[in-house]
Amino acid sequence: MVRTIDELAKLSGVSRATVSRVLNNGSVSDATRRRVQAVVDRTNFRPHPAARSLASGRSGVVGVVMHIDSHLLFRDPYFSQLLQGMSDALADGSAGMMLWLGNRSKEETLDRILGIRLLDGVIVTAHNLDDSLVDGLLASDLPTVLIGHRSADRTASYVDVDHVHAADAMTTHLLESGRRRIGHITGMRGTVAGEDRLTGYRRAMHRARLASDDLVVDGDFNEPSGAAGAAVLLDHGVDAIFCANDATAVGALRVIRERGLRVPEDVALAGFDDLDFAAHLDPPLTTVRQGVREQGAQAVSSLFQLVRDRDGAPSRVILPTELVIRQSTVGGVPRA
Amino acid sequence: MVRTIDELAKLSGVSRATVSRVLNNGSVSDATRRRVQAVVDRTNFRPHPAARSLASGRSGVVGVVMHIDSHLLFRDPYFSQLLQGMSDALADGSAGMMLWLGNRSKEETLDRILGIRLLDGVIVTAHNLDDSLVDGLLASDLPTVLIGHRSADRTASYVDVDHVHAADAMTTHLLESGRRRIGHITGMRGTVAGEDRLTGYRRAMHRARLASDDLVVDGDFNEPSGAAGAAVLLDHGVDAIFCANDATAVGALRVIRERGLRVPEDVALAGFDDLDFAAHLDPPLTTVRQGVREQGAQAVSSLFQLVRDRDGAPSRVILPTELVIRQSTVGGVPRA
DNA sequence: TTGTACGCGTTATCAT
DNA sequence: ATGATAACGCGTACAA
Repeated sequence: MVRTIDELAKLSGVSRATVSRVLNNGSVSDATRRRVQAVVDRTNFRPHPAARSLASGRSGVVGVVMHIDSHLLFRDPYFSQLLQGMSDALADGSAGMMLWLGNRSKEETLDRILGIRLLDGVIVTAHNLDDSLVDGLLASDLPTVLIGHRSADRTASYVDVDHVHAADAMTTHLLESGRRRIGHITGMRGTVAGEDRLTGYRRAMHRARLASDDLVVDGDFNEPSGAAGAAVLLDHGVDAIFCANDATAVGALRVIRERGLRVPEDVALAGFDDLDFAAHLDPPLTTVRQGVREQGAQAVSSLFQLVRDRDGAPSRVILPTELVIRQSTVGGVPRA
Repeated sequence: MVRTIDELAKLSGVSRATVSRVLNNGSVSDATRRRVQAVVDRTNFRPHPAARSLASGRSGVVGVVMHIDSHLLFRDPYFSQLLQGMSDALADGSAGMMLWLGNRSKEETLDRILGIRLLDGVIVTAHNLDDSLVDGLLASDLPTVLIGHRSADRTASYVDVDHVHAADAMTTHLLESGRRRIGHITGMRGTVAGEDRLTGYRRAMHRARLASDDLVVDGDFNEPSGAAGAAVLLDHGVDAIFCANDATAVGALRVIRERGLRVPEDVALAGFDDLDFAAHLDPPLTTVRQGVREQGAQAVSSLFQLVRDRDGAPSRVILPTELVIRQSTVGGVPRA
């Protein structure tokens, strides 16, 4: 078994420097490149990552930080899909992924991540308006890409969607469908998504000169909060409920059903995310598609670029959203 | 900023070998140890992992391989909890975690994992009776711990539960509750859990001298298969349904409800896993608790031990399961 | 107990 | 285009 670049060099009849060049796309004559490459393939040689990392300063490993409470994490498929999107894109770039979940304090997590001087860069979920872990990573010299962002960020690279715009569009869709008393069950307050979607909803209602004060109830992105919120809103006599995400909508749907009301005839229902299950609800759920996997993939490619050009301009990517109108808000052929 | 062991040595007035000993619990006099440690703490010095790895051969990073189809992965909270259990335990041991999901072929994944000569060891989910990725890892010289196992394994270290025994116990519980026509919706065929739970069910039925031929329908561990399976079984006039896992039970519960039947009065319902939501179903679900997080944690500590003593005996851990009897199978006070 | 010196496998610099 | 050689930062025989 050929284990070092020196053995390989001997086998190919060149110096180890040349082998290194072949391995790293340095300038080598075509003839020798082919000869060396043949030996590399034949012996299935892989350079040792630690040695490579030590000498070059980069490792081909990126960190992914999802510091989310374990009760929230993975309860909402949003995070799973994000993880899969990143995992896919990283594999495509033949990079490895180190993962940190929220099982230690933010300080300790930050400490460890910065301690692993092995990382080429880091992708971190930044869903809260304020987050010391995110601040710490941005303050470090580790290339960092946020998923989500804080409006105060002026220098950070991030990937996000325009929650305000999307929520406005959804609310407008409900208005145009003839709904007037449109309730909103918010996401967790203090999160970008929660606050921005509320803002978009309010903006559309305000533009239509409709009051919304008694039509907003706080949720937390989870199903139970959807059920609780819907109960309150139904008592207030709403004819539509716009939930801050799909999981919340599932809870709302259950309560609407339990009260013997029909969707969409009596109450229109809308979500946000377009997770896999949304299309398979009964009735299929109108929602906002935000391409969660794509966000993960985009974060990865932004990070790759940032690693390649550390002094380049920060990349701020706003991915498009799409209104996905299904039967939970419109017409709805009555079932036989 | 102190970045190398040499600078630290100079600062402490000792050689770098002594600093290294302090860092790695070598034999040093108490006095110098204290003096050096003080400087280490004060400067918040961390040895460079790549250099350390290059010199010592170990890295403090373990691989976690969950090569599951993306449509299955994370749809069932089982995998999330497993991941969290491992993540927790690894953080406790101040080890890092590299994650591989199933986004490439098994061959390619195996190739990459073995290529990263950085790993101290791997934990791999081995839910299928046959799995070339698992075989490849076991055949390599990388310390490997399986979660789940194949009965043919004689030398591998693994963590698992006794599915046969647990399923037998659950079926017996249903029998003792007076049920006779007990249906079973299997897990995915070809998986250890699917096959073994079926075996346990059959064993109990056979012991009670009850036929079960027309009472078994194949599922795949997911909710839709629970709905489909329940529809078939109800047509066969069952008075109890034992589902291969909790997710399946949710689907079954929905269909039972839709038919206007009551749980447990008309049909008793049982699951397997005791995932978080099981206790909050209506009615609360009788199930088998298998401590998924604990399995993850145990796998980590088994791996740590294996890394420490590579030639030690393989550790095979069968974690206990617990029958959790809730109202979906017994009595059930009629609600007001 | 402590220090010296070498090795780990690679990349990068400087000649040629 | 290629080769010698010096880093990269740490662990560890071996010597003292």
